Amino acid sequence: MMNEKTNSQDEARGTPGFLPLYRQVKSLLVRRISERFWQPGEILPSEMQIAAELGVSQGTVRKALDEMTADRLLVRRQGRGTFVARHDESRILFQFFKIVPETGIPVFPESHLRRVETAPASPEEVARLALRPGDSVIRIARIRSLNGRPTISEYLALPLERFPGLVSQADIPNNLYDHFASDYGITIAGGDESLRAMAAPAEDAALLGIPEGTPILAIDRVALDLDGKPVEWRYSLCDTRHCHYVSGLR
Amino acid sequence: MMNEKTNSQDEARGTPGFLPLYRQVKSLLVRRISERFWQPGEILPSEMQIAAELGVSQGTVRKALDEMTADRLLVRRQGRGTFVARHDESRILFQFFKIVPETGIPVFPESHLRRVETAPASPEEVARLALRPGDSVIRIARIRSLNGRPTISEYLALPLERFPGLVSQADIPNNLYDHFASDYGITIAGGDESLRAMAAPAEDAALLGIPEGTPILAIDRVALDLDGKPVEWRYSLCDTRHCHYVSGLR
DNA sequence: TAGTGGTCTAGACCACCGG
DNA sequence: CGGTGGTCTAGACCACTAG
Repeated sequence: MMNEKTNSQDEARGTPGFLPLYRQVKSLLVRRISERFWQPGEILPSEMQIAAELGVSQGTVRKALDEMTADRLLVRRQGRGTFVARHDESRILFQFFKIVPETGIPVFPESHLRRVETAPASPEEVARLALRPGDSVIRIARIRSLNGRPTISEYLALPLERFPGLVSQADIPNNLYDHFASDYGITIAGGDESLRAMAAPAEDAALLGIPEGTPILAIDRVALDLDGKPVEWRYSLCDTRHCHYVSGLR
Repeated sequence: MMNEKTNSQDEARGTPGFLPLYRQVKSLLVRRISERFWQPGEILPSEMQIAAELGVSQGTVRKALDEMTADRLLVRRQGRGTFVARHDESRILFQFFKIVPETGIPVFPESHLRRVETAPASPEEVARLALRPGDSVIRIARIRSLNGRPTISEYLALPLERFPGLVSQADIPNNLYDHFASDYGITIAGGDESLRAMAAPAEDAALLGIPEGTPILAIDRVALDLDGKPVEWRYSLCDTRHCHYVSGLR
């Protein structure tokens, strides 16, 4: 059982560490997903079964599942069941890829890999990825195209420790977040981006086929896993002459 | 009463126009706010009172209020009550103003008004604001400063019909969305932004004190009211040498 | 102390889905 | 048909706030 009637065995409601029962249920279920007890795409037990297992009511389980659905961790389908969300292209497109071509129709970009290397983390990488000094990172450089047009020059840094064997792979997949989930059990749950305009450096300009100094959009992203720990630092230089970055205010 | 037991007097559940009871309650409450039956900052009746008035259960009212809270339309305070959200600076800062100075500490910008005029809407304004050809708009140009540094050259277009008397006001307030709410009963509920990098035009560059052609961030926003109708078209040219645009991915 | 929102429970009926 | 999630209800106890 998760609990007795009145939270008697837990911290009392007023105390700082208190979590409502449905949050405790949520934490437990999130932990099961992050530890791959349930895989992406897999169906969860029904609300009634989870409730019975944990000794709480169906309504409490429902509230936990509803929050996880809002967090895009789960997908619920009436009449079918509740499933662990996949990192398929449509989800990535909707949640993480905010660059839209002039047509207004979102498309998943193709990638051309330029470099993959392993190196000791720079001070900036240590800071962005919350590493210890001396830790190593995997660095990836690639060019991403929208509808066949080279548009984004992208640089990534990943903690080597969390992605063993990634550098030695024959090809690094285009949909990285799906790969992180399926091969490393790491779910990208969110992130923070900061954007600014700058003049295109010579190297990136050449790669994108634009004059050096052309105004480009620089996107600096740190992606976070289910525990809120930094997993990826991504720096994208984007030629916005034929596309734009969309952001909803709600 | 809102309803009989099984939605018998409404469209059946399977039909296209069907809305669950808590959504009907939400619509009604949103309409009351948009019609200023309840003013910003005002307290709503308690859940039990609303439930009794509408002939539904407290749980149904709660679900409607929870969604409206998630939409930032309401603020709930335990032990006090439920209040209509205000467009105060902290809310604007959090929800609509995504430009953050290098310090990382969000600040509300100061404004220096340049021009206010009334004119027939251009074709682009007609499209962005969903106007009829021949409708008029109010155009505002202003410079916005962050920590005393001129940073944003901003242009706004508003439907004249919805803001009578705005142009003749002695001074147009800095916090426009708060003004829209308090003087015109128009609540800005959300919006869509699209961003790109471009070279600073001569006039804006001069106003911002930067060389012509400097890369700047162009932000194109359409702000929407509670009914999802366009209320404002805003075009901001931002010198991002000392600030950046932040965007959360969740 | 009275009233509010926050949490939790138990049970009911529904639409949707698959076999 | 049986099982799933989606909705709705009724009632309980709690913590927080105001007066």
